[in-house]
Parts: sequence; C-alpha cells; structure tokens
Amino acid sequence: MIFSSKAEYGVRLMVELGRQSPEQPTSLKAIADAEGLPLAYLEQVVARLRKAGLVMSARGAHGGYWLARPAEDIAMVEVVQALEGAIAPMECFVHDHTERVLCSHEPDAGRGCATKLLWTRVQGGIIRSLQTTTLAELVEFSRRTELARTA
Amino acid sequence: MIFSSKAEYGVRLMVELGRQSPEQPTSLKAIADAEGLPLAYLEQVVARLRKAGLVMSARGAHGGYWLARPAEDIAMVEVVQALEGAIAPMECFVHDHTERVLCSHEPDAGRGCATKLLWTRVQGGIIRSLQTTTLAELVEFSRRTELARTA
DNA sequence: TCCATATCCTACCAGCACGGTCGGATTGCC
DNA sequence: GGCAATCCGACCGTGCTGGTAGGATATGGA
Repeated sequence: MIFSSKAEYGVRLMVELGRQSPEQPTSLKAIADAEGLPLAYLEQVVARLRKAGLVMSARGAHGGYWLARPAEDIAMVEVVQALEGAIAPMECFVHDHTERVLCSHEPDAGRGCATKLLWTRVQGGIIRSLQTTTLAELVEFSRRTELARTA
Repeated sequence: MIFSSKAEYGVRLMVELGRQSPEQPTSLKAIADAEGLPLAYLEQVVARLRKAGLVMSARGAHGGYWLARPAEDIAMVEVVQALEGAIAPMECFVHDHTERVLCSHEPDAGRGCATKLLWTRVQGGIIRSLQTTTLAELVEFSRRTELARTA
C-alpha cells in the first residue's frame, strides 16, 4: 500500500534534474547535498533511471546526469515504473507464477477471482494518476512554492 | 506499491460472507476451507473487520460471522482501510512524525515538496477507485463468473 | 603524467515487517 | 459436559528494504 523510498528519492532526483539546465551535467553529490540524501544509495536509484533511458550520464571529472528528454515529455508513470518495477496493487499481478496461493483466480478455483476485479480498478486509478502527471508539472510546482517562500 | 495479503484475504472473506444469507452465521473454518487459506491467520484478519464494525460475530457452537450491513452499503474503501490501515502511497502521509528524512516537505526544507503533489494525486486515484466499488459488485461478479463456469 | 572528481558495479549487512503458527482462554449450543 | 466456535497474545523464520563499503573505470585539468 506504500511505495518504497526508491520512488521518493528517485522522483526528487528527477525534479532536481528538471530544475537544472540540460547543458551541463549535475553531479549526484550536488543533489545528495541539496536533498540531504545518502550519496551511495542515490547511485543505486539513479542507475535504474539510467537503465530505463530517462536520464543520461557522463563519467569523469565534471561528469554527472541530465534528463534524456525535456521534462514535458516525461510522464511520471515512467519514472515510478523504472524505480519500483511494475505498478501492481497485488502480488499476483506481477508474478503470474502463482507459487503462493495468494491468488486463486480463474484456473479451476471454483469461482472467478472477484478480488481481481477490485485490484484491477485500483491499478487503473494509480496508473491514470501517474500518467496524467508530467515531470514538468512537478518542476514548476517546486519552483512556485520556492518563490512563495522567498516572497 | 503493493497491498499486503491481509487485504487479499480480507476482501475474499467479505465476498464470501456477502454470498451467504445473513440469517445464520458462517464459520471461519468453512471460509478457510472454501478459499484454501490458513484458519489461524484468517482469525487475525477478521478481527480487524470486526473492530471496524464491518462484520458481526457470535461465539460458541454454530457461531460465526456475518455482514454488519447489506453488501450494497459497504464501499470497498472501508474494507481495505480496516485491513491495511490508512491508504497512503508514501510513508510521510501516515506518520507525520517525520523521523526519517524521507519527506523534507514544507517546513524550512528550502523548497516545497513536489513529490507530495504527486503522491496526493496517486492517493486520490486509489481512494476514488475503492470508493466507487461496493462489496455487492464483487459478490455479483463472483456469482456471475461462477455461473459462467458451470455453463 | 598524475591527481581529483565523477560514474559505475558488486557484495554485504542490520533491522523489521510480513505471513504464519501455536497454545490457550472463553463462550455457547446440544 | 463436551464440542464447536470465536477470541487473544506471544512467538518466529524469512525476505525485503534501506543503506554501507570498497573498489574499478573514465575524464578533465594542472
């Protein structure tokens, strides 16, 4: 019922990258300092984003990360999916190899899996909300609240 | 990102109760057998539903459980909430005492919590889908698919 | 060339929640 | 009284989560 901290950290990282100009890369250390997060752990988080093709990187001195696409073209469902794996409200949604008896659905179980109907709706609700939110929105929100504070 | 098995078991239990006539109580053992779930564990699950006032119980021989209200009047958000606790996509939503630095939001953190905007939307999506689904729907679905199999 | 700064990669670890078991107390029908 | 139930709390193994450690590799600058 709860997303792991990878999602939280990863989203913050993406917002931070969205705030930077994509000309020069931003180092993880800068982000870790700004957000107060453990650098070594952020490395693991950003690795997922890179493998998903959401950020690009340059190694060596003055290296760092930047968004692979403009923030307007990044739906948050991609980000969360990269960080958390498949978006699923129940285990049997992601592992079809139903080792545990958690899900007795369709096959010979006697009755159709009524719960599956429920979890499908929930999944739809989650995905829809993530699909209609772009990274650019979050970046702008972050800028606006920052401004409100300064004023 | 995933509900625990308590939710799965509890929802199935509620559906099972919804299929029974509320005249006489249904024993946990009958449900455990029908669904292939561990009885002792189901006891813990049903305890939550009872404390939430969703089911009623009678002790002693021929005792058991039944729905406290007609299935049409039970929104699944109540059921899931009773089983899982507060519906929250991120930890800082349920524990305001932000011990871990997970959520750096508003207070003095420098910038507004952009992630909170995202998680709020996700939470809304989940709750809406759970609110618009009644137990009666699931019961009827279960009856219909059962019929389809028999045919 | 050498050093500082980065990304990258893998192994490791402690804590804790989850799923589940067990034993027993209590209640109530026959 | 005995059996069938609900109730209650303690316990426990295992896996995942959040995080650390250590090093390999790449690259720009002095």
